[in-house]
Amino acid sequence: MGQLLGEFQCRLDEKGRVRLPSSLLRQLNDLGGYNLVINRSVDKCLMLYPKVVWDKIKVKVDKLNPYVKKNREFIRYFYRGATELSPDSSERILVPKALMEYAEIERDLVLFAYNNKIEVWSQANYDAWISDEKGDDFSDIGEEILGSLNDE
Amino acid sequence: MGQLLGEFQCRLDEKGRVRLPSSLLRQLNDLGGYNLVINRSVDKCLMLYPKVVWDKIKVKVDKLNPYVKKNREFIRYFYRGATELSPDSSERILVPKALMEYAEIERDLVLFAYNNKIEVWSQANYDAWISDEKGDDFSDIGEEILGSLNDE
DNA sequence: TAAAGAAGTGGGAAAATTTGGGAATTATTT
DNA sequence: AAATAATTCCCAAATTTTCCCACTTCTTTA
Repeated sequence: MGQLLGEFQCRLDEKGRVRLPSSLLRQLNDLGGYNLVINRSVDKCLMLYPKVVWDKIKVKVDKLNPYVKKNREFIRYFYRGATELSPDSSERILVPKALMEYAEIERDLVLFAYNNKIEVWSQANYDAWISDEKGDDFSDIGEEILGSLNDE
Repeated sequence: MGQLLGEFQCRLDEKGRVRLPSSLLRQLNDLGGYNLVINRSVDKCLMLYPKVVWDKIKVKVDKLNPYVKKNREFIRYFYRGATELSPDSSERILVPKALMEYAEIERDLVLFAYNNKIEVWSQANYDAWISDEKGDDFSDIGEEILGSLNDE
């Protein structure tokens, strides 16, 4: 049951802070609090996890044997950049510079929440992604997943 | 419970010292103190252990029967370069030169903390590693670990 | 459509963190 | 034993982060 949902346009202020939209704050609160963990994700976006969600995933990753090369690489890949965050007294978070650079965020950004996690995109990259019409390519997956919905 | 988390950009000062970021210090403190052990790890990075964590691992390694060749090799592998460290009165540590050379650290470095340990990388090697998009290779491990999350 | 409340923005100022280096101390070399 | 190098202690300046308050904008309601 995915608790987080929404797409939010935000902007860094002078000091590099992002205010979390109040709708998101309410959802986070329901999920267990404002504590967050952020890391690098794929496709040049960042992933923001409610601490509760992060901890669940982390437990599994930590079980992997790091002396196996492939596991080790996965572990690092998963953890890369991972940093704990919590909003300041005005519900703003300060994302580490290195991560901002990775995501190519300068001023405008998008918070894209679904299924217990929040993707963080630069507005530009997000727009490019959205406007890129790749709809047709999903016919097979779409069929498989959603096709069955019509049966019920 | 893995208590350490975070990615920190650091730089050696004139005297070759690294200041431990205060966030990390707080975490170390919670874990049992500022005493550390560092050794050579794989992939040209160093591994920094809180003393408490090191001691636990050490116990296990020391139990290995050294008359088995493979064990013996692992033991050496594990101990190579191991040195005890503790920060000076300004919370800075001085990493042995030989280890710095091994990790190819000249000035800029990254502390990458996860699961109770801290990897120490040269900024250059770390960046190279980060930017290397190897996402697809993990579909199998990722599936196993992250796929199941959606069930709950 | 005015008023009230909620949401979001901006920035001054205090607090905390980080950086840099002088000087004292200890260790090493010759 | 003197000279040199390495390590450590300590303080001060510079930077970053955080706290706090005020202002603007947006939304809702009467």
